[in-house]
Amino acid sequence: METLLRVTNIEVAAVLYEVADLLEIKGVRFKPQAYRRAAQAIETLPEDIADVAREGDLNAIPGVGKSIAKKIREIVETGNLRYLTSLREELPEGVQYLTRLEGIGPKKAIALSRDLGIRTVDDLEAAAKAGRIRDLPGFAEKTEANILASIQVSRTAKERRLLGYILPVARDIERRLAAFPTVGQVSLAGSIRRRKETIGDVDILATSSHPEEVMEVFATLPGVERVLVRGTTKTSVVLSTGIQVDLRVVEDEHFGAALQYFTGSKEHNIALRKLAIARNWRLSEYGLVDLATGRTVAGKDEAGIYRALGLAWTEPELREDRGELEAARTGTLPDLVGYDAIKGDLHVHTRWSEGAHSIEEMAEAARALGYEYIAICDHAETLHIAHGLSPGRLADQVREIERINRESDGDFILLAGTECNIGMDGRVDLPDSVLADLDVVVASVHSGFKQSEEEMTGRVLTAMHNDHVDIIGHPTGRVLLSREPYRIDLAAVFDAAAALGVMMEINAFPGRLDLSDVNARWAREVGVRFSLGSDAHRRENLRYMEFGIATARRGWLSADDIVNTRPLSELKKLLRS
DNA sequence: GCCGTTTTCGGCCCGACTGTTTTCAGTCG
Repeated sequence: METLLRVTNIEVAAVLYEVADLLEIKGVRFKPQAYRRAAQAIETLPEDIADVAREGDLNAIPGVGKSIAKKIREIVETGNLRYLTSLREELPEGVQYLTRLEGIGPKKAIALSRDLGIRTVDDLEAAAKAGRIRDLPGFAEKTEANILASIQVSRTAKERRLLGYILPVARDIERRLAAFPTVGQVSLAGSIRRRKETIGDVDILATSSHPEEVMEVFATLPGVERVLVRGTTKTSVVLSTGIQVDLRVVEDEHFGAALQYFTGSKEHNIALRKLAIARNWRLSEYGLVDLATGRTVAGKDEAGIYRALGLAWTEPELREDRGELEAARTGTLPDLVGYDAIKGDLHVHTRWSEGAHSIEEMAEAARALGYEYIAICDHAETLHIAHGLSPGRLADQVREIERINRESDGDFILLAGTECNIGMDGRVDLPDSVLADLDVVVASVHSGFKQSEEEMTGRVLTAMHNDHVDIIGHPTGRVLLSREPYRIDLAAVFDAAAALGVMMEINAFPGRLDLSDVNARWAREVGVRFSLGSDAHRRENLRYMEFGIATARRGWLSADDIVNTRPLSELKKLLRS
């Protein structure tokens, strides 16, 4: 019975989010925020919510009280929530889809539905084109035109994108703005500054004594297709690639407060503002103001705001309201791994399997990044589509690596490795005698994603019990925006990893970032060590390491947690055989 | 509906921009 009905954390959160949306449309105050907070906590909860509902204490989850706990139990036990069903029935059909359009909120959606019988975006488009919307009270021609424009935008843009794809685009805009004479400071803000794995839109903050000139420059940058909003200090545009970019310009004295505010997350900011309110202060993008005296307490720099509130400055990657403010208050924030802390890449492919460049070309590129070593980890034989290496070809490759090392001046070392495949039964596709001759063995799952949780967990645990396996590659198999992680008991895997000294990879390839930030944090708490690998398939990909480091930082990891922050001599002691 | 370094009851973040309005409501982030 129980095993038939396995509700995931994401599914429970989705139900609560929808409740929040519908309550908001109804105009109910405060409850939407309560439901969203609970949903967010469940989404990032390491434990399985179904297990907590059955055996644990739901009320221990922040944001979950008596009422929401009861609803969670209903969802876990029945797969449904009657409260949600009745909310859906109460509201005109389709209203929640209309509010997803830019510029349409609860009030407009209800009016459109009630007065014109609009149920879908297609209905809405037809009504706007027929000029039937302009006659509704509170609507006019402009609104009608804007609705048509938002429908267009919703069809082309709006989907989230990979951090690795969008960060270079954002940095390019940042550089162009910084080059403009009347622009002072410029910074990325929002989720991109927090380095979230996927990004909805790009937020940029700048200072200038002539904000309107900057608005003009920004609105006419190359690649800008449409201007959504154009004010004196704030402009939003859509690029031809469909990416939305928001620019806000403030005065120098407000830069710190504005940067804090626009970096978010929203939940982090709300928590911060509550701390301000407790002192009879007000925190806004203009600064921290003492309400009793009207005096500005802080605002010019970001650290000053945290300091004034009795907090240590908190790295943007941590600002998700996942306990960072408590840690900032008590001086227990982690010493996050730095973006320059990595001494070598432990997951690199070459032309020998599916890569584009030779061993020497990859080595040269790695050296240029300042690395001391990299591990060449091409696929083994069973991964035919990736031209995996047979034991014989792998032996050739090892000899080639040894030759290159002999001929180099010794301040950069190539490690001989493999990314072998974990088969359906958990055995890897190279014999022990071959593995024993390698410096680094990464083992990864590349097939059979539909196995049951028990089978997949057993399979990975079997691989980990092979004494030669050093690292489990991309441990959940997810592909961002396209493939869910496979079902696996991560608690069991992490426990085994800590006990056996097997490392968990944080695969830095932009579409993977696997382990994720939340899972990495969980694994760290259990005592797991990590290996960062770019999974580079060509030399330019070595730079993907940055996104792996970002994920590690979002997972509260410090340099000590990551083996390839260490010099080669120390790394070798941590490899198994 | 949740929560407590002023509170177990009474609060719950704050301001810019737009469009439709004669002073503001709705929406967004």
